[in-house]
Amino acid sequence: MQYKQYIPIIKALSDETRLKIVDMLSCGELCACKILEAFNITQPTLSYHMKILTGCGLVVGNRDGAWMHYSINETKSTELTQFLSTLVTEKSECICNDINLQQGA
Amino acid sequence: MQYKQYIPIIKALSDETRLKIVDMLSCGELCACKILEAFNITQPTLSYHMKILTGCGLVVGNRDGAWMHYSINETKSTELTQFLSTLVTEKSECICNDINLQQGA
DNA sequence: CTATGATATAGATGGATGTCTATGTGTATT
DNA sequence: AATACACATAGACATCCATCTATATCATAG
Repeated sequence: MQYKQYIPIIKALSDETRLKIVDMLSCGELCACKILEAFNITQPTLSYHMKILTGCGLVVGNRDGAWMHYSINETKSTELTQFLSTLVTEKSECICNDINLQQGA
Repeated sequence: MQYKQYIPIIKALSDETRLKIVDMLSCGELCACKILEAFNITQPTLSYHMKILTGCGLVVGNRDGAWMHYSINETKSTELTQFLSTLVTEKSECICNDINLQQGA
């Protein structure tokens, strides 16, 4: 199992602005201008955040004329939550089974 | 609902080393020295990472004489995965219901 | 009580991150 | 085609982050 592939998504969600954007998008598709209204940031800053969210695959952008419509990539988001659940859940074998782990000091 | 309280946990998981540590701990309690063996980092660097993981509440440290035993805080980890699932799942109302979101441009 | 081993803290440092202003690109309206 | 609007890119900048070396703290063994 690969950790690295999830790092960019987790990193994307580790910023409060982007976490809020993802929540907003979970209510349905939104254009950039609508998202921008909800924050006290400049338009280029939002563009930067959207690039990170789409770059990791968690969010998809669709151009509609002059507007960009953003929505959540359900496949990716499900993949992430399942990965984290598995990772964090008590289990007998680590995902990183290449590392030798003997209990105790 | 508060976003801010989850940011430190998500940020803690956004680093590859720490993500691996959490996975290792999901197999059971480990002492710092055992965790250290699995990485090519110095002891102070591991100490720094453990401080971040315990600081956000995701990991608990228990001193046993000279050794520190670390384990996952199941309550926190469950809280996180549930938060993320809810956040990311398609829904009619955002968690951030203080923001007015009308569909369309 | 001294020496050794396990972990934490302090300080330094290079690189990443989030923000801004200024400007470019592309679409739609008139 | 000229203007206005939506969004992206470039460059600058302050701050944060992960890492190191050096040193401190604390517990255990002789």
